Amino acid sequence: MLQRTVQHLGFKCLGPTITPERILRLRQELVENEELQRLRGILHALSGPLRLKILYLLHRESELCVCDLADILDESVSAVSHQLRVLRKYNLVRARRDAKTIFYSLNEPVVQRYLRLEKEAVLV
Amino acid sequence: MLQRTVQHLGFKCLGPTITPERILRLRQELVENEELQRLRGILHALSGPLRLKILYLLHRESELCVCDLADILDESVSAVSHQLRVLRKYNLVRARRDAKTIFYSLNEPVVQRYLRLEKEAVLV
DNA sequence: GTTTCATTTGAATATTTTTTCAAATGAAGG
DNA sequence: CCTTCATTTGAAAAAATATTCAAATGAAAC
Repeated sequence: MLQRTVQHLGFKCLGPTITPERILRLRQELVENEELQRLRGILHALSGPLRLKILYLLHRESELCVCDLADILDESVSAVSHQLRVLRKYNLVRARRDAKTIFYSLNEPVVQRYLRLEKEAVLV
Repeated sequence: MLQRTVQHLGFKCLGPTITPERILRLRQELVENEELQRLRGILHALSGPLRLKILYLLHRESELCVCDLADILDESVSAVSHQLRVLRKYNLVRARRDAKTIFYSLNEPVVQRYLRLEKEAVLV
């Protein structure tokens, strides 16, 4: 019964630790903070299993074409291409055309900004 | 027909840019580098839309209980709890019990190590 | 002990993301 | 131009992840 009153008031539990005003304020911050949304996109792009491997390989090789990546990763060219598109969307890689082949490389400044972990031997 | 030969040899395209030896070497690096796997897990934990919001809120409030988080995020308590479990798994948050309530807070060192973006006003 | 209530858990469902497959594009060489 | 072939694209299938719902746990108050 108390439970029902509480739910009617819109709270998930009897005694919220913070004030309703604070709740509203934080909700608003969440909506307004578009940088958070962008960060979530980049983190997501970085965290895809295939994508992180691609970044690692480009870190090691400096330039690789799509089919080389597919060979190394033992994935279809199409799957790699789809993932490269995501990486491109967030400016994490660059593309350069040489005849029929397209070479991809890291967009170092961007990657380093969001993945400054080289010192900890992750991308080494 | 050439295509077929190439595929028989196990390559995705006619002229791999790098040598087969290099391909094998890179494949091996990928397998051996378990730090990469761990990083992928943490990035994934950070990038979940609910989870990143939770981290943001804990950054702003320093301590919040599960139902406060659910209230602010307008999600079920259960959904929040499930996501907190992921954050706990990677040591991104800490839990403290006070009577019936469990308060969560950021594990600052870990979060900062992987999300050193405060300076760029993301978590501010 | 029994009840209360915040939280957790597990399994089922819903949703999102990846991967595959077939077809399209587009630059280069003939 | 016509062919070749690396790459991209779009839609369908497969896989992973998130969310819900109902039930369980567990600490504290009674």
